[in-house]
Amino acid sequence: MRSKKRTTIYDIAEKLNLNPSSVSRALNNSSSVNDATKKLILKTAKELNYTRNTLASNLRKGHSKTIGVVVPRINQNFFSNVIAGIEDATYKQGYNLIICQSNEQYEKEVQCVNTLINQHVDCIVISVSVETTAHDHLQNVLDHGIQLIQFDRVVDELETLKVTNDNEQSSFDAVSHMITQGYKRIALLEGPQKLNIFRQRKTGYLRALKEHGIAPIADLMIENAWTKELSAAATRQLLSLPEPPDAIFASTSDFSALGVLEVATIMQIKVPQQLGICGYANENFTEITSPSITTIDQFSFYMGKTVANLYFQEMENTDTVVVPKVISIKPKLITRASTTRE
Amino acid sequence: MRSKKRTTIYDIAEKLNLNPSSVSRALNNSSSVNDATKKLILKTAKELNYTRNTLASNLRKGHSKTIGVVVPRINQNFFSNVIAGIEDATYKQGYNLIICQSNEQYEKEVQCVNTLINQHVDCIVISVSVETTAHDHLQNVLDHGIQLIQFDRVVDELETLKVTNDNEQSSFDAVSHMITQGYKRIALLEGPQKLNIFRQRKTGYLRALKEHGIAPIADLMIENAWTKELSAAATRQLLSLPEPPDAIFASTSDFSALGVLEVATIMQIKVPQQLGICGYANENFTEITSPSITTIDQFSFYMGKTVANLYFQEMENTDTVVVPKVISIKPKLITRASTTRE
DNA sequence: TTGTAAGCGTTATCAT
DNA sequence: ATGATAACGCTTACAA
Repeated sequence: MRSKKRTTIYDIAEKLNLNPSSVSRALNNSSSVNDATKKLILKTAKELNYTRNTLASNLRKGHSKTIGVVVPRINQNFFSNVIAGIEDATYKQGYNLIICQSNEQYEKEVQCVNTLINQHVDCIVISVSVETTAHDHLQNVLDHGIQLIQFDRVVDELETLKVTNDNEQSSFDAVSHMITQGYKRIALLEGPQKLNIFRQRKTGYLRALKEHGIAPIADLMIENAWTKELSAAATRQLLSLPEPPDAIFASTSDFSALGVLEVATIMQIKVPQQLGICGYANENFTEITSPSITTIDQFSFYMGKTVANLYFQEMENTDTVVVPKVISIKPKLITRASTTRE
Repeated sequence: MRSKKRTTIYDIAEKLNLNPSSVSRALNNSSSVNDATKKLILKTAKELNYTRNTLASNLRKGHSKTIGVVVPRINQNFFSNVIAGIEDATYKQGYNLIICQSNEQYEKEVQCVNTLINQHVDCIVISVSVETTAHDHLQNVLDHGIQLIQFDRVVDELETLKVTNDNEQSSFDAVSHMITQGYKRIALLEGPQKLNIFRQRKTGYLRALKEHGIAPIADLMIENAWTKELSAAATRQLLSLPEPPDAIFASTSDFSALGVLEVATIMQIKVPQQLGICGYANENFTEITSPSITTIDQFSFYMGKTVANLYFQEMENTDTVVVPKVISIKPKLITRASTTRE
């Protein structure tokens, strides 16, 4: 079964007493081929159940019409939405996607990237793992003349195309909103500060405090609270302080916010009256918790489309000079019950 | 930048005054090559930043070491988990994944499949769209000598490798559980009956009623309630019946169950006392709604791994005879507050 | 408009 | 152990 030989342009040519090149031309809808013969070729191609061998075609043409995508986890809402967005845009252009996941591990990320280089993909789209600090593997992509686009979690030092969220601004907006709602002691759950996105979110938090004349308090900023469990633990710690916070900004994710909410519920602390909660990412469940959780929408699907379109634009750009280009998407604060005091 | 020529085995051969074939052998770790020269070749390969052109290699070898995956939607928990599972298993074997989404449209599904055939993938893994009734495109895969594995939503008539959930049994279990909890008038929200999985779930529902001596009531079975919105509408309809149901089995998804819950909450109907609710798929939010929602776990990640391993097994099977093989995974009922009456 | 032939980068099969 | 050469299937100058 599996070894059945597939029809090639030679088979078609032979059957029609034509030259393979004519068949190729017809199949590529070249203008310089007789309409009658073209029809004939197309007809017999269909009869013989011919499908082009893209491998051969791409080898000859020197590109693969394939984009490689590396994300920490495929089955995370944000990433799968971005991928869906990329797929949506690239599909229309006849491009294929090769998806890899790093599982948040640096080693696997390197491996993924190398595989994609081997595959001679035309472009690699990546959001780095939480472990990633070195970036030789990304430089390597560039060295192979492969287009590199970073998104969301990007390595700042590397001059590549980038699509990011304006994390600082959205973080600033969220905290400002909470201050406006009358919260005075706002705690921050931070993600690993290795990652630029988490640094930015912290910066936004600090800037909001500053602009409202509130002094940051070290005890209220908890490092590495980036999972639901870690956040729950952090929350217990925060709420047992002599002067506990009256709001918590779970800047890492909605899962963290959920951890906060669960602990608050167990401790019978009223949200939003006694404690305000804000998450990040607009996961679908934030709408249906009680109370619903204020969060930040990152427009993930749109982000994916933007990444893809950025690539196509860059392709069309015939200049040999590579212009570093960064697109920043402004996330949107979604205010819900968990921070609405009246 | 982009057009930079990449190092080939010729470049290495030239530099070392060797024959390309020797280089190839060394790079493939062939035993019939001098250890010293092998070392030398590997060293200069690294120096010249060589990476194998998989396109050429695969063309020569006659396969692509690539598996194509077609799903209705990438960004749905169930599917992204399955994909993650497939990726996890195939990655270790040096395989790549090409992901496509049909967006639940038949036309796009056909297009996806054809692209994958063009790509000369070694295997196509598919879960068909809700629109799919014809299956010429799948037959076509077989005709090209490409391995085809269906999962979850499968076309029964087509004899291929399959990995399915035992939908009927899990559905039976869910309804039996509800009956045990004292629910007497259990309504069913059905998915499109074109899809085998939804037919099976209905069958399981009917069998459970029968075994417990309950006669099915036509008014309590609502067709095509397979989104949150449709389910909400269906729920309003059901609850306004002269004799409304005392439980609703949202057999299509947890999103449907959510629709039910929201309407019940609005109508101030107490769950689970006045109305029991059961969903399907164990989406992460089912745990955190109030009340939490009873649902069915499909072991999606494991399902993906199973699909991948099925392929590898089949590969090793050197018999020319193709043995149709179907693996059924037994889902697990997760009972939660929404159906727990005491 | 069609045919000829070279080449994309590998690998497999010879021969040396 | 290494070299020469053909072939995988397609595209594209160039020639006719």
